[in-house]
Amino acid sequence: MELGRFSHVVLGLLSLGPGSGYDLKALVDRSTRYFWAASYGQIYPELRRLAAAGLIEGESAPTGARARTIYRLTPAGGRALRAWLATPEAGVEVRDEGLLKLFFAGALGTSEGLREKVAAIRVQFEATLGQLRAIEAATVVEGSPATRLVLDYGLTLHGCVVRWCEEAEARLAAGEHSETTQEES
Amino acid sequence: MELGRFSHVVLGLLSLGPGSGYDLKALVDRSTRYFWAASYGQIYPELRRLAAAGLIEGESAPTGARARTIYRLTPAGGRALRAWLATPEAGVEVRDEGLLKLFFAGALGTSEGLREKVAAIRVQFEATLGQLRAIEAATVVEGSPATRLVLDYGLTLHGCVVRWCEEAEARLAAGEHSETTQEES
DNA sequence: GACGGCATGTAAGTCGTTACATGATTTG
DNA sequence: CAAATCATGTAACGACTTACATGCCGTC
Repeated sequence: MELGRFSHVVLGLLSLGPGSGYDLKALVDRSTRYFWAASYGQIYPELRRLAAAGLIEGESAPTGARARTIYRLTPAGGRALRAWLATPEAGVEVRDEGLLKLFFAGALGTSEGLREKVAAIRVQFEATLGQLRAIEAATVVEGSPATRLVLDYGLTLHGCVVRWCEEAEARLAAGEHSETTQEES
Repeated sequence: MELGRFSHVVLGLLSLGPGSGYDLKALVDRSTRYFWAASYGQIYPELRRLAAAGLIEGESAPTGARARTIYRLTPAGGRALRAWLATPEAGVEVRDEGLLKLFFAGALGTSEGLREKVAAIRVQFEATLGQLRAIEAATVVEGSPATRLVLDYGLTLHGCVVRWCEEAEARLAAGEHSETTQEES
């Protein structure tokens, strides 16, 4: 059986603890979604495929009459996860509409347009930064070293973007947009 | 006619100057690809759609017997581009396999595994940073304020990630992985 | 005349989102 | 008892990549 990129996300999530498809979706939405989103349309079919392949196993655990299946990693699933973790190749794909708009903002003709697009990027990253801080506050004790490290990464990076935007906005407002030579290292 | 997200990329690229599908692909590969990639399989069909919609127009400009079509924005295309630029909504989507591996690296059991994953991220961002610096060196004079701003964004951000990785690696090597309380602001 | 770059395209397949459909349980 | 949340799923669509196919041009 061929494992897709998303298969490893499910294996990884289940390595943090057993859960239902619904649980996984909720977990994704407050963790990996910032660097790897997932929808129900992916999760449920993937759980079935992985169970059929013997990498995870589901146990029926209904709440009253409400059907519910809790999945957990099998030993084979754990091996598959660690094998994937051991491979070094890693790609980053980004689709950033805000940067795209900034990149093409010259078509607006005004330097005011540039500043607005930078501000839009800042507002968006400030919002995400706020979400990450809320997650941080809710995670003070729990969380593995790995997940805390990734949260720290997110906080640092979003902070960097916000700071860059503030500085760029200040420069643009000061009208220095024609000759900004880099002076620092 | 419905414009997809990619339509605006093509309109934007053509707003920087006319070009063939081949030219656009080459331009994407040294500019927007870091935040919005594109393949021939998207570009050529999209050029036809936009031409059919009257937002761009193609002019046959063969090189000898080699067919070649140069596209340029029409006034309607320019309006469509500016209308899109004026909308503030902007989303960011990221698929980062390196962060995913770091996030799940707890399954490796060793703190050594964590450091390796951070190092892998650093190596990758250093490589991209090198590419961005090469683009910067090749762009000293040309380039609009907007495109230079985006390049600066990329240089700053990738620098931030590399620095974060270096610090995280140092912390992990020092064995501080169990109790790292944030002390700074 | 071989190789690398120019130039255009298509077909198949993967990946992923959105919207829909259904129904149980808990909480205010 | 209404609304939010829990819980599972599918169908249709759109987005994007990969691999393939073709052939000209310039240069070494």
